[in-house]
Amino acid sequence: MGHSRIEKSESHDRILDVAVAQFKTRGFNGIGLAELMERAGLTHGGFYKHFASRDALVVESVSHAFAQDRVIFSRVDKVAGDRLAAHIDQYLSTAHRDEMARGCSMVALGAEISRSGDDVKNVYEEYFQLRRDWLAKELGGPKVQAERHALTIMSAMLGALSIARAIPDPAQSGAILETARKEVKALARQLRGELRAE
Amino acid sequence: MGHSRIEKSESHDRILDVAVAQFKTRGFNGIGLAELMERAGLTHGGFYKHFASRDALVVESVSHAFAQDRVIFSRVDKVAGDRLAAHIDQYLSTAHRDEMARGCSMVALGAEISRSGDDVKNVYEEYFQLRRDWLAKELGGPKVQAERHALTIMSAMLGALSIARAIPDPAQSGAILETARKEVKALARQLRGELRAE
DNA sequence: ATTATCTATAGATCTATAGATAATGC
DNA sequence: ATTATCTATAGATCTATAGATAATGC
Repeated sequence: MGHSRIEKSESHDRILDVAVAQFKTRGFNGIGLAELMERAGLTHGGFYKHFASRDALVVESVSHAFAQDRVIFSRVDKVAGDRLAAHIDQYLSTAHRDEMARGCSMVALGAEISRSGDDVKNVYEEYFQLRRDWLAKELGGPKVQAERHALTIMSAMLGALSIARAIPDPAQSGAILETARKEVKALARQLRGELRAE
Repeated sequence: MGHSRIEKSESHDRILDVAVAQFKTRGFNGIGLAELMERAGLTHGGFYKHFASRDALVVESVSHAFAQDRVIFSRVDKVAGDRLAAHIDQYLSTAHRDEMARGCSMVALGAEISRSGDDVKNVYEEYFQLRRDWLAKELGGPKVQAERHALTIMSAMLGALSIARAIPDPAQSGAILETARKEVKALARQLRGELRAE
């Protein structure tokens, strides 16, 4: 029985890690508190010493999910060469398709967030802007136009990943991702050219 | 108490209509059988004379959802003028954003379908191909390239709608849709030009 | 003394089934 | 006689709470 404040904080983080992974793979209603706490190595009784309600866990989990996304996403800045192309290749990979628990929260939780309150949606929007602004910066050129083109590229990426995950045959789904990688990279090159020309 | 075979078939369809609308707005686990049957004007006891299990209802509902999508989607062929532009304007409208129950099932149910079995995913794929092939036909040019470009346009449309639904402020969400409409139509014009040139 | 976690359980809800009721359809 | 639907309920699961237990931290 862990009892120190440090251990409680570790338990809290462990519950959030489990919740994020489970909510992303099974949806907000896809797991009960008993199984969730068991996966975090605890019993269900202690849950309410960590969260005011199940709903409070959902809200905190969405924040936690996007905080994780930020960490993963920030790695792309360390890539040498064409960061934008590297990002597209990674986002539209079969590895990303198959790892829903660690993958993009905008795709995994998008539909659930649509049904949620503004507290949850605000977290989504903040991350959306971060991503769009990064894409716009990579595209270069005048800010307003760059942001518009960034939205297009981002939408195409989210949409293609969403489609690939719902196609039954992994080979066919992989072919869709491959096509999307080529198409989106070509689109990015072309929009970048347009923006540089202005 | 309705008892004829015709009335049973009507009840069955009513249950499916309710299930599709509820699953799309609240997710597969967002509603129980009692509320569902009540919304269909029945009591919960009769459910199992219509479906072998809750799971069987989910599978049948996904088929029903995409059958409805087909009917709505087919209307675009009656549009005079630029059918592709009309389709993009309609898909990326605020009306579509706000009507999840009657809107695109690929977006509303995509994440849930990712988590489902191949029986459900096959229904999704069939509808995906129908949509992609229609887009490719509208783009014109060599089939293989047209299908690749169609995937890009379709991905951008699904992604933009998904983003717009998760943005809290309706005005900001509307601005995103407006940008996406312009961008995707411009992209369609350009890809069509490329294909015609080949 | 305080508190992080555990065991136990209340009360609501959910899926599924059993048997009754009131129509249809031969 | 058959059957579409209803009422009633069993059994599982889910959220939330109460009180016990065994550590920490003053």
